[in-house]
Amino acid sequence: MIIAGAGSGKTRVITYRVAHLVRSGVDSFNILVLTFTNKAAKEMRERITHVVGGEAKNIWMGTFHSVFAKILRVEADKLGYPNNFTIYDTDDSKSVLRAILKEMALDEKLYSANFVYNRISAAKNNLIGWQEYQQNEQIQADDFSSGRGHLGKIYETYAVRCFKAGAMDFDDLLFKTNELLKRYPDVLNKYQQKFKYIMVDEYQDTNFSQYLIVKKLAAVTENICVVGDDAQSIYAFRGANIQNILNFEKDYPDVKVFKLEQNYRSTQNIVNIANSIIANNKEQLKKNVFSENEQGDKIKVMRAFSDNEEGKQVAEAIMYERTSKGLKWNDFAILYRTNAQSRAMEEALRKLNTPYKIYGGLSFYQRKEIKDLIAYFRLTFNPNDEVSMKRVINYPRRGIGDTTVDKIIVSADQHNITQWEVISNPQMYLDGRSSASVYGFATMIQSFQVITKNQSAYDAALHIAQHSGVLKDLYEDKSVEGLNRYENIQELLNGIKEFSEREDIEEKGLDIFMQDVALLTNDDNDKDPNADTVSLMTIHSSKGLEFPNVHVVGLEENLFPSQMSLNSRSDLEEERRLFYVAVTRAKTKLTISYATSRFKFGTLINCEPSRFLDEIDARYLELDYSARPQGGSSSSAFSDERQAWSTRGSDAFSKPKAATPSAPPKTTSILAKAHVPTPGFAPSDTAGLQTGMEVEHERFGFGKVISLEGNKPDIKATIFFKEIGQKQLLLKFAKLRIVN
DNA sequence: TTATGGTATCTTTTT
DNA sequence: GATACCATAA
Repeated sequence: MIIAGAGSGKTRVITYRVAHLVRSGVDSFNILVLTFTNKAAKEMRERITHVVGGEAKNIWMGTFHSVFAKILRVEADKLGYPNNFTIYDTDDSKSVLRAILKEMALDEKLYSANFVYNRISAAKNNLIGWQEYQQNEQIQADDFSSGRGHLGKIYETYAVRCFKAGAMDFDDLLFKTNELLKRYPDVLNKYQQKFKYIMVDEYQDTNFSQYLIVKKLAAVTENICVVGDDAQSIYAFRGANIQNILNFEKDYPDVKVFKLEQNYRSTQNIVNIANSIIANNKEQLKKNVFSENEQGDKIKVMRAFSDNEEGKQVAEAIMYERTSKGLKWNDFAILYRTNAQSRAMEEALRKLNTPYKIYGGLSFYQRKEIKDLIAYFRLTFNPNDEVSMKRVINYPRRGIGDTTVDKIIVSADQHNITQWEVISNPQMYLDGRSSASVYGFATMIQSFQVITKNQSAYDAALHIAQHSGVLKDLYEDKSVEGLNRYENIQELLNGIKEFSEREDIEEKGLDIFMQDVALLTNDDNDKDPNADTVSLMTIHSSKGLEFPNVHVVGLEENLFPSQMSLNSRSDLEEERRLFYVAVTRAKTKLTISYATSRFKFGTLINCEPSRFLDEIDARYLELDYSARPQGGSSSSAFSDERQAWSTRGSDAFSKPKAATPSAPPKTTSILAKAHVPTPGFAPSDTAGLQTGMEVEHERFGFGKVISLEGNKPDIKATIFFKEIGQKQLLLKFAKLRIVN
């Protein structure tokens, strides 16, 4: 076990251990390397390939989920699943749950799909099946006392539904692997013999389910090497348990523990600031992380008056740094707590023509149009897949509405047959009118099943895209979004084409392509991985990476730390570890920023600087408030607040919100109160609008038209509003009243 | 059955 | 700001 501080070379340890094993004659087929994220897996594979060459191909290397999905595909029949079982992603799971909750007619307040999903997920990650869930007195008592006595039943229904649909959710991939290894000792033995050398990266992030799989697999040879850093444990919300590191010493009495404390990545200032942050956590293993690199620049703190302004400052800073120091865009990263924050950053970067790339966020495979087409694929191989069936049975429109779908479900339940049996024999179970259209749908899917048997993945995919009507439906949508969707479908098809033309694999059917799709993320769809771009990502996905120049943005209360984490010390400490991860990504220069107001839920709210800022040892900081909004009059408007928070005591936990001076600069005011429209406000016909006219906008108030540009339906007006300033509006959307 | 417009609810973070 | 869900009309 290697307990290693940030930047001390954990990945390098694994890489070289693998290389060493291969060189000392260990069969590379006997090596298993497990990581948590696709990105980490990819990075690891590249590095190992770099060192050991072609042999790397034989090593089993991937995320927990992908590796065990692969094994489950082989052994599925033992658990009663088809080999081509569908993998439900979070959205799929929640839509199953929503359907169940609706059928059970439960109180939506108590049983939200989100809450139920998390509850079931937590149970599975602790290897509590629905039977145990229902029998466990403690759990039942908890559920009843919170008025959620039906959870056990919901869990059961959900599990049975997924099983019938031939589908596993993300947690099942681990849960069912455990079941497999427990019930079939011969299978366990097989994989124990295969995986004689096991390595796990980011061990602190394992949950109980993952922990037990690893423990079982390693039980015979006990040749296992894990690396981890308790200070970087940021997945407790997913069930990760720091105990697994502590248990390790008990499970393997012969264990050797190594500590790596020297940080080779960052400057002394950065390491010191990181240490000063993590020191605020009560629960931690003691480590003394140090750096012998140069001291480096102080850490810069920037402040903006809005999220957009923050984006602008960051974009300009990057632009400046790059030119003055001759860096590449690649050298920069912007890290944020939530995906939603990427928007303001993106806009600012675009304005300066800065190339950037967003990692994570809404994955390509989560887009509606992609999911639609993939649902056809899934249904073709697994017609029992309920989620996919509901998704496409009436898309594109073919006259099978909710009523008919409900009838199918009821009928299947009554006759105790699968929904697909009803769909493929509609004349037996449905009335005449709906049965005709359902019959058409069934024959179509069946024809797809034939096609996929004889044709390459690409030909089959193209056929389905065309004959399902998906391609046509999108083609006919001439809106900007429609065009975009059409292009995305093309992109998916191109991806499948590439897959069809690969020479390193034997089987190239669409079914093989489909096996991993649910586990793919954006990175796997990366066209040009070496492009010179600024990287944007959440802090979670930045773990394990490093950049010369890092911006951590949005250091505000209720955002970072997240509002959800303020209830318990342990949640808050996880946020702090997250901050620790963020700052330790930086090699030479670190900049932290926050805004005093920001859009949230579509409305503007005031923000208080994060408590984490107080915790940083001020010796390493350089406060820079020089970047101010244009028109901001004096610097004194800002220094008050800066003083207010930088001299604030450590009693931040109890400090009431009101204590922060709410300090909005009034003149350039996006903070201005919403305009109250004149009584009887009604938008005029703006067809005859001319430059110079006075208008009133429902929210922006009175203003004067400065210019008009563009053609007929897309005319854009630039209007100067008295209260708000200049704005550009599209006339077809804007509700304007012409005053004179 | 489909189209449309209103409203409620939402946001951590990843597989 | 976006989207899922609902009520209503066609």
